[in-house]
Amino acid sequence: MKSEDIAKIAGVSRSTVSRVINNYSNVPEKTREKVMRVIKEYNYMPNSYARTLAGKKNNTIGLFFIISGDTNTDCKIFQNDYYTNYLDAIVDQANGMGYYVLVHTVTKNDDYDKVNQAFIEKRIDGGIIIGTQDEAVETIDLSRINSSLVIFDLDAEKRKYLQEHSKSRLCVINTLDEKAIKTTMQNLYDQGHRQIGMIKGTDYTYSGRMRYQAYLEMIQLLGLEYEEKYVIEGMFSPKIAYQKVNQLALGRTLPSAFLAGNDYMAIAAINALVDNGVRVPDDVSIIGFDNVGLGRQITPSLTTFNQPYYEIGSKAVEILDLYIREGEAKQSLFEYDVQLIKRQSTQ
Amino acid sequence: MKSEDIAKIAGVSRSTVSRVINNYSNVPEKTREKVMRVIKEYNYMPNSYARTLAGKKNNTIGLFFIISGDTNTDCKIFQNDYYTNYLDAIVDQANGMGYYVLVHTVTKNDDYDKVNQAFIEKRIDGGIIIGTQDEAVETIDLSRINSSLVIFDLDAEKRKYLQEHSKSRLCVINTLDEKAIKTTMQNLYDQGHRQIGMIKGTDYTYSGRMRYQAYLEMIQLLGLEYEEKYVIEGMFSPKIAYQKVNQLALGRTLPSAFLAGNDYMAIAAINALVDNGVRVPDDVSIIGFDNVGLGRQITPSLTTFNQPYYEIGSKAVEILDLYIREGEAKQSLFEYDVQLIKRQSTQ
DNA sequence: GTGAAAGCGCTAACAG
DNA sequence: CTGTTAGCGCTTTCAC
Repeated sequence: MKSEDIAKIAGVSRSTVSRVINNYSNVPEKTREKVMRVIKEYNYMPNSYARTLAGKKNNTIGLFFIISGDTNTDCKIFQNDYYTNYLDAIVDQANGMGYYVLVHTVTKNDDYDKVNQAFIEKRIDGGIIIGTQDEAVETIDLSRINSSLVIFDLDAEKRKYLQEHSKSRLCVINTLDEKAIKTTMQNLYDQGHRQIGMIKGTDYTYSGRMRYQAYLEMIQLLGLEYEEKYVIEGMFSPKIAYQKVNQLALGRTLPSAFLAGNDYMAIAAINALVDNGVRVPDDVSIIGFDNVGLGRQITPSLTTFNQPYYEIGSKAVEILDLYIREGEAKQSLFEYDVQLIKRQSTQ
Repeated sequence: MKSEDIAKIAGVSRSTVSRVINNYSNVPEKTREKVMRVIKEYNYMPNSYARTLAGKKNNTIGLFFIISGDTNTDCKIFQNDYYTNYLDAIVDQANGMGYYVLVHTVTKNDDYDKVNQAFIEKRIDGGIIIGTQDEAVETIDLSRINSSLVIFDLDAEKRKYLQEHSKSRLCVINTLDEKAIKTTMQNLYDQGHRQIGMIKGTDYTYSGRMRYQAYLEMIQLLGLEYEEKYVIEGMFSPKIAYQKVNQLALGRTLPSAFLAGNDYMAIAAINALVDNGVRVPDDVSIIGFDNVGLGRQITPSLTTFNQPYYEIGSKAVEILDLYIREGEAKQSLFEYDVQLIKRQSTQ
């Protein structure tokens, strides 16, 4: 069933059918009704590929989750609440606005090709990139893409570079982790903590770097000693975090508090400590990042920073929609506060 | 950049470029190389819409999660491990086989239109439907769709109806819950349990009905008394399950074991019991369904049935791929055993 | 082996 | 208001 068939049956031309489908004003109510009746009767829907080829938007956005370079080997991206919180928000918002969502995961370097391809083949009107690794910007060669883009977690330097060198409408959404970490460390200090350690993420993401930087700066600002043994390279991996914290705990030299680069490492740290008879929070306080569901369920429950997931996800889609429809980048950077959720793992 | 440009630069015709792109054999190595060089240099990729319109597959499958009719109001579909386990498996497998995945959620009746549309507009080569509610079969009017379909959790009657009335290649994948429940109830009986209750899901899904049916049959087979007060309408909702189990626990008349229609209800039941000073498993044993991650983390950890998520998800994509490429349905029904994971919530 | 030409189903500019 | 016509970028006969 194609528009020509509908046209024939309704006794009009293809153009008129097209006009009805696209809700053009210059078609009289009577004709519109006549055509609509036939469309309804035959359950006709225009072929999306023909429409797009003829110049329409395709109402599809790409949602790319990058986890390449990470140590997560088992491809279980969506067991991670950080990703699924955004997935929920974005799919919900996008579907609500009439967009289809192409979900793609990048777990190894070759996968970047497919992301690139999705844009160049014009499969999508625009894309959202989550879990941005530094390599992504270059490997996908985002500067070459001419589309609409929302990127989560990108530093100012790369953002400016892209905004200057790319033909794309580009928006970056970041969270203000630095501010949150500094305030929180000040609080820890005020409550008597003098040895604050950090379980780091990787340096391949902006937030990974930024969280560590904020930590370093605050250590200095508070006049505390930087203790290398209390800075643990957790690589955003719970397994690695467990091992290293376990090792440290065996030696019985522990800081009075740990900041972790994300919740899953923080939870692993709690487990490692408890397994060694260290009490949390009595001996060591733990603070995570991202507010994953599990943190609420464990004992002691995890103090952490919550991101406004739904708000950010919705905003991303709204911005993308604006870019797609208007073809113009109104604003290029959004920053959101994260909020400390105080639970049992700190004192 | 389009194929004509490439052709011009390489000094050949569009047809030849097309032949190179599609790996046709009747083009000499020299020409192929020449064209490929230009393609590489300009990073050309054929417009997917033009290709599809000209008769090629579009290498996109639809993945539809249905949750409509459920009591989950907050649209957080992907906080449910049942869905994300399949999402992980399917996206991973599909991406690995070169497919893009259109993820769509159905949370209210209107959303079905979009599912329908995705097929009729030919946006996808085929689709997988997860969380199948009975209404879906009729509302989407799957019998009218001419595509390739894999449907999870569909009863024999609807399957046969669709296979007879639809032009689609259709495959149904189910789990053999009945068998698992019966074996497990026999075990409970052997261990002395005489009052076994059930926290039901809804009757709108095949597995919801089947799990309850298996329970009923086994009650009879074991010569136990059917006790209405021990059959709780949990509707797959943790909140409702909590409320109702809580109410029952207040009355202090409890069965010695509860089977639950899924893990989240089982966990809610444990919480309700514990909150009332009932010991799990000493006073009441609890068995869940689906093996969600949280069940392993809580205390007492949850005894449950595990589905072979990755295996099923991969199979779904493989079948779909076969249908799409071969255009022929080789097999129409797959059934998988679920496996009891014995943990602390039973004795 | 390769190019010319038709056609996939739709939109849009142009007449009328 | 509405039909005719010319593309959109690709694949695929069909000649040569």
